[in-house]
Amino acid sequence: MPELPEVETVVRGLRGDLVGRTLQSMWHDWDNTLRPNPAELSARIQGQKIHSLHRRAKYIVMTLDDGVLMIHLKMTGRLYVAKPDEVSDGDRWVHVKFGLDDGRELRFSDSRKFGRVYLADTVEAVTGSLGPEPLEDAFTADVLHERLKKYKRAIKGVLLDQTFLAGVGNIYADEALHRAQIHPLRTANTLTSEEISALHGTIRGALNDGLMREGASINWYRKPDGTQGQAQTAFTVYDREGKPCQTCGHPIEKIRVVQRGTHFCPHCQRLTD
DNA sequence: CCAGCCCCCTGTCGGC
DNA sequence: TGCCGACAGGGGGCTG
Repeated sequence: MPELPEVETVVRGLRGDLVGRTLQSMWHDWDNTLRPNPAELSARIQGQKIHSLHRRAKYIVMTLDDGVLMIHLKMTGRLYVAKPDEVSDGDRWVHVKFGLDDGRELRFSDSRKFGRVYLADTVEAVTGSLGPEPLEDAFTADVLHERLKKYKRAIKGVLLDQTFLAGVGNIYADEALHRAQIHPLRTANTLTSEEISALHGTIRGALNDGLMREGASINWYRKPDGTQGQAQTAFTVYDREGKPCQTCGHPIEKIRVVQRGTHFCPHCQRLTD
């Protein structure tokens, strides 16, 4: 559920607390959350300073003296800093904690246990090859056009593919397609130049709107300060099955595309190919 | 290369 | 009220 806007909001919220701090210890109660194994990870992070905090795709990336500590929130991950005796909302699902040199701790809460903490030499060692960052200047409509030519699959599935484009997930894919009036089952390489140009704008628009509202708290996502994001209040299709399309009034439908719940307006988003 | 499916997990919700 | 199955979904892995 945390996608680019949610992960970026978490990074922005934690940067002031984490950059310049040193990792002193680690506690965990779920081995599978950690890569590599807990003993090795714990030993290697001790005494390492956090030099920067940023985002690549849906990963939170901390650059250390030697290597990178990366966290993927997957569906239910929350990351926040607290004093050891401080009680927070997500505490009952905390599976990893890092002790900091200012006496506080970085907590990773994750009820579903899908989230992961990685220590690696490079970002690429964890992510493999990733597509472009949609909000960077280098991601132009021409780049999108060129990349789409290779995909003879449903456009919704292509947008979810992180090797195609980094950071878009189920929510913002639905929102971007609705804004561009493109049916989620349209074959990617049959989109017209006009449609691709529109989609380029709406991908960025949907992500930027999400970022401006500090992410979508449909259920699990919280900002590092524990409060909810507000992006869900501006959604036009996601989680709005049966409600009227804000453009034409037709009820929003929900179907499954590449095993994902997919929301769209059958009137505004026609299947023509 | 690609589509389809399973798996990892557990909280939440609808149906009976 | 309680029980149970379905569902939510990012991403890795496997098969056909």
